[in-house]
Amino acid sequence: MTQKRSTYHHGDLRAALIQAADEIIAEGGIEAFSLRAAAHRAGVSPGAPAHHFGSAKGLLTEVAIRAFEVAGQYIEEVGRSDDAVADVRAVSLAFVLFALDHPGHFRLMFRSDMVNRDDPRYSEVSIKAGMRLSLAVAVYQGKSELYSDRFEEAADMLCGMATLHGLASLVLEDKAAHFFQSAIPEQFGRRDLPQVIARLYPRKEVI
Amino acid sequence: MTQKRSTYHHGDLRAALIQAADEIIAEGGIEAFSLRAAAHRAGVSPGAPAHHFGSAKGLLTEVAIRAFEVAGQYIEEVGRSDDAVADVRAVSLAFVLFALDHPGHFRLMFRSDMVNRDDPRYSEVSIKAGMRLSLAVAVYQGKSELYSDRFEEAADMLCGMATLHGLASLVLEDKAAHFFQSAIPEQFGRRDLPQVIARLYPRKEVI
DNA sequence: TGCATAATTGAACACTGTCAAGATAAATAT
DNA sequence: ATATTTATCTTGACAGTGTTCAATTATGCA
Repeated sequence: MTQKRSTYHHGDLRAALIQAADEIIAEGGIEAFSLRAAAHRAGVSPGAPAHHFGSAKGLLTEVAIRAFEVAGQYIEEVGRSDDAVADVRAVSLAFVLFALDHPGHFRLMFRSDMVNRDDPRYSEVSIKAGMRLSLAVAVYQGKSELYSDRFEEAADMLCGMATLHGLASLVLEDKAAHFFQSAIPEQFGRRDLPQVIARLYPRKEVI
Repeated sequence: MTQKRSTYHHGDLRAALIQAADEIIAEGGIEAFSLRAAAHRAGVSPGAPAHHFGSAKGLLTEVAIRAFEVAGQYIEEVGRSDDAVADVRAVSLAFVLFALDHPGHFRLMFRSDMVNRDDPRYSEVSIKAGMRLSLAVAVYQGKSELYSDRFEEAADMLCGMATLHGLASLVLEDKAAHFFQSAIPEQFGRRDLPQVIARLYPRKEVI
């Protein structure tokens, strides 16, 4: 990793820096990251990254883009059946599990102060991953198209996505446990997620 | 604000620093905050805050605590009727409106790297505000008690809170607009929130 | 009044991201 | 093959950050 290289030129510093930053965030979260630390890990001087990414935000944007791709894989890997309920459950679970498996990356992805949301590649990949999610929600909600021109359907989509986003956040930040204090013997954990999501689809409310 | 004081002792530097930090965050968001900037605004040297708060995290924790209190006021101010649906709608709207009115504070409140979540006062006030929210959700969901010992009810509570949290986040981060691109003539804004929340309670899903 | 204690300063330290000037290697042209 | 341009990386600097500590100043208490 940090071993000195013989050649003056690195070869593929750009990729090496992205990987270094990725590893740092995977190991120590966002707080562990610094541009200098990433440069050091890639075995290069502090000023080197500027040439490839312009700023720290530029480098982190690349890391976030890759994280979105991984999240997309999580969602894609759950087989698409002809059962809309099973699908939306599997996809939702995959999303939350991604957040738990990659907490540092998940937090980074939505930090607009660390990531260049204007970057077209970021927009593309984030929308793409979001579509995979929302498509399952849309199908479950009985829509054929993703973006309806009916306000009510758009609102339902927003609420559906909001629930998933909030669920991942709350579970990740350990804010979910206290709801279950008297409901389950052990501490709330990822094994309980399927049951929680099963309450979400179909959602039957009695009032 | 920044005018030099005559006396060596400030008088109530602790309160002044909290207010300074509060104002900075209100005006320029989290990014505008720095311990030194807050000290400067309170008309005091950079090392002074340490004596009162230990660290920057300590000062920001106070700001977050006050933000939770304000959020609690938002929620409390909406009159409690005997209509559970109207109540949970009003309370939910209040929560999202708080996020839109105080974006910097809202983001701070859930940033565990900037705030001391172990601080008992933080725990207390955050739980308290959360209870105001979840109580309305619980009543709407037909529960008398907040923390059920039934897994299903706890899961429903978690999902309900997750939806609100996610809704506030998405709207705040401008991620809600694109769901409505073809559904409403203008850009999605806070005036549309009541209608969105009206879709949330009661939630009727047809599948 | 004298003394202990609290509050604040000012300078220092180790960090951070960014930038410009120079050094080096690689690519390209002649 | 040689010369020149271009890309890449280093070095050193700058302004900024949070935190620490000895020294300074004011307050409260005996």
